Amino acid sequence: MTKKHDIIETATRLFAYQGFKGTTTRQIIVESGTSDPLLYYHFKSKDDLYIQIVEAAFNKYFSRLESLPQETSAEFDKIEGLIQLNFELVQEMPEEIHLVIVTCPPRLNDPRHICTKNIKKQRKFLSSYLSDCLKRGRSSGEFVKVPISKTVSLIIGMINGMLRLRSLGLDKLQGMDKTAVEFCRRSLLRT
Amino acid sequence: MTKKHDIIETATRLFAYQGFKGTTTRQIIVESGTSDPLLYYHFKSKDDLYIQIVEAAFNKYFSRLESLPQETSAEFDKIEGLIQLNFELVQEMPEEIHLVIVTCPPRLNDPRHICTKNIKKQRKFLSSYLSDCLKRGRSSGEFVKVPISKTVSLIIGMINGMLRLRSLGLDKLQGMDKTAVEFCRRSLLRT
Amino acid sequence: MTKKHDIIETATRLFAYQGFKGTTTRQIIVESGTSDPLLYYHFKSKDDLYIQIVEAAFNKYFSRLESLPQETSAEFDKIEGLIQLNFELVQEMPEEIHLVIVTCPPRLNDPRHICTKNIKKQRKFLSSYLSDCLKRGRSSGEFVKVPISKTVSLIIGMINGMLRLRSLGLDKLQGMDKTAVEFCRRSLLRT
Amino acid sequence: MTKKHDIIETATRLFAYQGFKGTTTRQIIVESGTSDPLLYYHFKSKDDLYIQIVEAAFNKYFSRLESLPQETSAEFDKIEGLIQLNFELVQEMPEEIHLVIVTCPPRLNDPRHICTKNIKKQRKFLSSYLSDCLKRGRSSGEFVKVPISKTVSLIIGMINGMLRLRSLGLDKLQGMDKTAVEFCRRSLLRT
DNA sequence: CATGAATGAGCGTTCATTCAT
DNA sequence: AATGAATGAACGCTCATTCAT
Repeated sequence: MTKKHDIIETATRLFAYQGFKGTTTRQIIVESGTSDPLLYYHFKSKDDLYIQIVEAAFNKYFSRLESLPQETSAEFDKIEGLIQLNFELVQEMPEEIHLVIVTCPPRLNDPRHICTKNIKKQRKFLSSYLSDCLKRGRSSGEFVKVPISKTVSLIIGMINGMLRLRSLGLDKLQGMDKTAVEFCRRSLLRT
Repeated sequence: MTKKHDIIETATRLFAYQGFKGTTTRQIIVESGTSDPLLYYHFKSKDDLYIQIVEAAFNKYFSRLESLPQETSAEFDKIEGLIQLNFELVQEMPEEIHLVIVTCPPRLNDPRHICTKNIKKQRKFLSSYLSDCLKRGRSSGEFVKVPISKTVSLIIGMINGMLRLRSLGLDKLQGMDKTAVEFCRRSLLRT
Repeated sequence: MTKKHDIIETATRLFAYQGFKGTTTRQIIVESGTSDPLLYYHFKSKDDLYIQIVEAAFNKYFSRLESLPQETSAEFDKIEGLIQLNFELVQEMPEEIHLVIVTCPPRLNDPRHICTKNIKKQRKFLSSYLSDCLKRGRSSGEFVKVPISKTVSLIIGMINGMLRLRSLGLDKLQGMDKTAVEFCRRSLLRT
Repeated sequence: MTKKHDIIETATRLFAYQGFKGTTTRQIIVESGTSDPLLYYHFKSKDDLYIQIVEAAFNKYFSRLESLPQETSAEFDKIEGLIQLNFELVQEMPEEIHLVIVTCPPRLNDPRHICTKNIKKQRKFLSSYLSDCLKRGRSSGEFVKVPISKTVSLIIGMINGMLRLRSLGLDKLQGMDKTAVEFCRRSLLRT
């Protein structure tokens, strides 16, 4: 059981920084201190190992997303919460996020791949969450008049982009979450 | 000469959608209708082929960046121009951009790799361009008071994220460039 | 374990009669009834396989050389023993000797190659053994006055040449060892 | 014509020091400053190039052998002449001799290969030359009673071995020809 | 003679994976 | 749960060789 965990841990790290094809089972085995047959005792295949890791990562991510508030005094609190949550997650599970960023893109052509499914699920969740938030805020007069779906897409893109830069080590500034929140606040809130 | 071009074209597409390690030389050869030795006649190695493609893609990208205006009536025009240029580029060279998004991340650990060098070069250019723009706009009173470097990082992240979503086919909405421009305008311009 | 031995045996034979470059790993694999990955499971590379074979051959040879007598009633007995030992060895380990004769020469340019090291070691051993023997025999009056180092070189060359012809199948006469011994005896012994 | 010569010269050197299989046409072409098609304009194949070189080398060797005296005042003069001739040849055509030593052995299994044919021809010549010489010298009382064919084989082996050591750079002593001559003289001549 | 472009076949090697123990 | 030995298929790459110009 402990060895299985070692394999997962090692594989996560290697997949994240070298990609799926760029990581050999040999490397996983050596660096996790196990043996070939043991890997295949615990996992059906290299692909199976990868899938289990990705699924676990997304589940962890989704369970946090689901803890986002559905009712808030001000609608913008939701946006603020969403931005902050994502910045927290990059720090909490950096390897898992790196893994998704690096290894999912080449798989998005296959609509039945776990990566595709989960990324669509994520997008769907964020879309409906933000969409609902913007609609309410707009009709209550809290927000300025913005095109809903496009603004949703923009916010998702913005979060996505900032997370990516952080994860890849291309942006190491502190307090970027606050900056992002203020940037959005100025753009969205009625004055 | 035409065959060399065939190889480059095929390799660009395959690298972009399957990753570097996920693409075999055999596949490039078959799909480009050439032969193994010919690939190695024109390119020193699979890596060399990849590098030449990446370098060409970045050069194309940089030559467009350098055409951005240095002097504008309003500072925000620069931001607008930058956003629009990037959206144009995703349409002009979708495979090259996909290639960079998919294949560069696992290489960023190596500071001497072309991917790393070019991405740093890109970041440097955008940073100084936006930094300069924000400083001027802020002191002229065109922009609200924002923290320069963090806002720069945010705008880069935003552009980056939106381009990524478009390139991966996760965002197909029309007019996103305008939405992004307006979003920034509201957030940055003094009213 | 038995398969590893099969590989070594087959490789020895093939290297000996076709040379190193003239033997492909495929050939070794097919003729030894194994598989590609198994060869690389037991040996790091084709070169490693070759090196292990050469080293084993030389060790076998040296262990026999070391059993040569250091003290004899007549000094010429040593020369006789040396000649006979070498003729015995061509019969005992014909493939190993063939291997050395065929595959070592192109490697002698590299002073750090095992072939070079072992051949120098062999030469050093024979030189000191014969040199010592000739000196003693000359001063005791058993031998005629001959130039030591040149005569040593000549005897080594003679043994070397006869072994080579035997090994290459260019000389199949029986009793050549005796003939060589008598030839040397007449030339060296005082009458 | 000059380029053809360049190719031959380069190929001789490379074949001699790296073996036939160890030398690529590419290497010959680059080091001789020519081009692929030119090599195949002048020679039918890599094998053809090799064969022409070997044949030329043997012809050069044989033409010298044939200049050996058939009638001498003392029979031993022939042996002395033969030994000296061979030592001269190692200095005159070191690369050609190296070539034969290094590249012929793996081909001796094929009885129709030029190497085999020429080496047999060489052996036949030396055998009959020495055999005749020993017979005459023995019956004239110049030589002691030695077994003819075995002694012939021994002398050939001795010459062969000394030449090989010189050619491979394992023996660099000056005056070895004289030493060999004296060694044989003491062994063969009646006192 | 000279050159750039092209190839079928095969090279040494490694991949993910499985077997018997 | 763990290991040493084994494998089919494919990897990136290079071989000697040929073509049209």
